[in-house]
Amino acid sequence: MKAPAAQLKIPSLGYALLGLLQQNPSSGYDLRKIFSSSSMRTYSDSPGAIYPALARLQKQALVRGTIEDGNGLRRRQLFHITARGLAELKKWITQPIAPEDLTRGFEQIMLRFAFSENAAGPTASLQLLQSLREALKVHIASLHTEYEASHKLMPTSGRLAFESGMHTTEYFLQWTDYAIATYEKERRKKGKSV
Amino acid sequence: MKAPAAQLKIPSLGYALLGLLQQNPSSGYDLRKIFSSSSMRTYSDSPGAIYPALARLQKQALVRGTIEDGNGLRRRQLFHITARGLAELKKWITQPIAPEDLTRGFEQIMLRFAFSENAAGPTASLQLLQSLREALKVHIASLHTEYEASHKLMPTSGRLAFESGMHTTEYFLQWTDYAIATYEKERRKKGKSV
DNA sequence: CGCCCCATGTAAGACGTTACATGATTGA
DNA sequence: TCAATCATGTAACGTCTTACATGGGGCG
Repeated sequence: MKAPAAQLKIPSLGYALLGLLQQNPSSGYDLRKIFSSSSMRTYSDSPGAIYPALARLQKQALVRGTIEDGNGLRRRQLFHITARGLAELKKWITQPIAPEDLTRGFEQIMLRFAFSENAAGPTASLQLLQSLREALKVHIASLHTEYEASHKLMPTSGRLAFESGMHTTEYFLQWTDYAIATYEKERRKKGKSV
Repeated sequence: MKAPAAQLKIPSLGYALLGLLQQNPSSGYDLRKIFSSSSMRTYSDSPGAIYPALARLQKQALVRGTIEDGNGLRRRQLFHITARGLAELKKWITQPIAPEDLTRGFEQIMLRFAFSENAAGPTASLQLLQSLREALKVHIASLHTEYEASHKLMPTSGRLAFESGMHTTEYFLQWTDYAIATYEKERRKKGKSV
């Protein structure tokens, strides 16, 4: 009987690293370069964030670092994801979308979705989208309620800002439908051949 | 000659507090309630975040707390924004939008905009929108470049996630035009009467 | 030779999270 | 009287930021 292993909590950066390492084994430096490219700028590329984060993941046995041996260059540690790391990553990705997930921006959700196909398969991607769609509907309804209750008290800039958030969320819901359609089309094409 | 007062840096939560206190003097508890409403959930409503943040702002003389005296209830400290606090808030709001401001989500920008009218006047709101529009155009162009370079290498979910970010940003640009039009219409209505 | 890129790390400090603690007042 | 709400705080802990440190390799 294994120890129940006290539900480890991994910060957002940790999942980003796991997701990238699942795609390709990489060094800390490689990962930093990825984070400094514009689409991944939500995460810091500073060594003070990444190296300690990799060390934590290694201590939890979610990744393993191996020193690349001497092809002339300076020592360089390549990190691989472990089976446990992949399992944690999958667990994170396949959780249904909770209401709180929507309140702090969509970046985390999009990261989960972006990794979902490689890490958990297209069926998981589709399920994530469906869960997202339902959560968005509820969230949009509550935004409307709040808007009705308060929009008359706000200055123009406040009202416009609120509207921006509402419309962006509604747009995101539309995107979800498009993404679901894309996946279903793909499934029909490839069929059971996979 | 005053000491140059080493450019104070205020975390995002600090600006959110300043903005709310500029609208109404409030207690820590009041502010917590505001942060627990769905549209301000980006900020934590935990006492461990808010009370220390208020104490920091007070130490910097950006807010001043006064104990409401005994109308029966328990002591309750009402915080007001100071002249210095208002000046810092304005400075934050009226900065032009920098490219980095766009890389980590739009929440901060929207907060600046939401407060802009009350704290710095409609002209500042309009200027902020114009600065935002230009910054968005540049940002969208770089996203397109990145997309062209990499979309063929991504799995479907990665590509869809990227597209979502791109389209959301493009939609945000459209919103900016709408907001600018709204402000210009208002200006024409009220004219120079203000 | 000097400079920039590769590559990894550490140390101090700031900030937020989580959990705990306290106590008054209101209402069932 | 018991629970909920008002109201303010503190302590431990984890993580990120900022800045510094180190050193090899390639190139002009």
